[in-house]
Amino acid sequence: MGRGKIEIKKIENATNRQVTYSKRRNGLFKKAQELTVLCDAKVSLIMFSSTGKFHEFLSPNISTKGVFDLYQKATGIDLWNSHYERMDENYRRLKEINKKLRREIRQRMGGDLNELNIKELQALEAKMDSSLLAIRERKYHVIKTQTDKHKKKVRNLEERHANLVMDLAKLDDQDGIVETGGYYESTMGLLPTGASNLYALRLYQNQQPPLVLHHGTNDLRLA
Amino acid sequence: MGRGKIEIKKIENATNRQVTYSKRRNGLFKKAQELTVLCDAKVSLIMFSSTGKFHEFLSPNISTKGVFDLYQKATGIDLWNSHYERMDENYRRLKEINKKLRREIRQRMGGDLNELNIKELQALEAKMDSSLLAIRERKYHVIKTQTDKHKKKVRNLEERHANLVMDLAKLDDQDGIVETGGYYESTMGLLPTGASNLYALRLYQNQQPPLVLHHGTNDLRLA
DNA sequence: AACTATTTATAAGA
DNA sequence: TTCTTATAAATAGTT
Repeated sequence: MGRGKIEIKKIENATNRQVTYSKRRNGLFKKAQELTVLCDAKVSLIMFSSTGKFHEFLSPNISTKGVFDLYQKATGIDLWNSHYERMDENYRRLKEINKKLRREIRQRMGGDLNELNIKELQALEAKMDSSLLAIRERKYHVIKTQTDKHKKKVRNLEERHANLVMDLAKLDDQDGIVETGGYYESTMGLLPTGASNLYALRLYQNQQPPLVLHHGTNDLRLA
Repeated sequence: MGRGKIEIKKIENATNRQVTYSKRRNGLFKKAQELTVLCDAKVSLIMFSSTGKFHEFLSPNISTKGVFDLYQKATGIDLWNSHYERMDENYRRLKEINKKLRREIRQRMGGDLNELNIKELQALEAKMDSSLLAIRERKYHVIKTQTDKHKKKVRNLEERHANLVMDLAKLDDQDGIVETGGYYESTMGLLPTGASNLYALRLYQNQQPPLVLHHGTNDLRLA
């Protein structure tokens, strides 16, 4: 159909080939379209030119995925299914395991027990017993560890406390000197007026009064 | 192109439609084939008639899978991936849940406890305690049920035993008569010689001797 | 499935 | 690419 008959073999001239491809592609699409309408058919026409350009025609009453699904049904050819089904297999397996795990938990929680006979119940009870033991042990361990930590902290605080008490005692011993000389001023002068007293008060409140309080001279001041 | 021009719309006459489908399908295939050869193109032509019949043309230099791979590359459309990925999403979710379930079981079994703090440990212990209680209760229930059943069975057997004993007592009472008359023969004659004794022995072995034994006359026979 | 009048597609040229 | 047009090819209606 043209000015001259042509032989059906690859067109060597690339430009010519491209032109023919374009013309015939349109022709093919038109025919496909007409077939779709005239015969109510589903048509998928996908083509790639020699240069890799992509074109497709698809009947409006279907999707490419739909065509593929029908294709698989029609041919029985697999294509992606091995992939897909392996995945599905794994999925089902996982779901099954999940179900069993849930069941086990439920039973360990005391549910669904009617499904078990005496032997299974006894086995479950024994497992639970030993598990409970482990949990208790762990709990005690944790508590003990924390308690030890606290003890250490307390001991540490007591030590620091004792040191402070000693320091204070020294200071109190020096009070006489301070009142007649300049030492007090030189050591405590950096604090605002009355701050030294407040400092001491805060340190000892809620604690056993340090020994120094019973030494006489300062009773009033630290009361 | 034919005896008359036709309008491009669905052919209502089914036979006509089928004929046209057949003719034009061949035309399309021929054109596809020519395009493949002339232009060195890759063509996939898949079609389904209105009656669902499947036909395809595929360039010899490619596979259907190859066409779809190229299609996906060319269009960027995923086709199956949305499906696939939704599945994968579910799969991952399930896997995660599974992991958590396993962890919970492990902890309920007394493992992986270092991950828990005191409060969590105490909560776990409490849960385990109540679960264990439920399991014990269920176990006792099952045992009780079975025990009751056994008791009933035993009572039933005892009853049957008592009846047999009574029957035997009656027989023993008739022994005198039997030895002078035909009654013994008529009731026990169906058993082989000595069988009646063995029968009685087997019935009473491992059990408290029936009262009848102390009635005198038969002591020797049943000793 | 074959025939054939006619329509349609398209090769070559512009 | 698109248009033109002579001609090849496809096919609608018929047998």
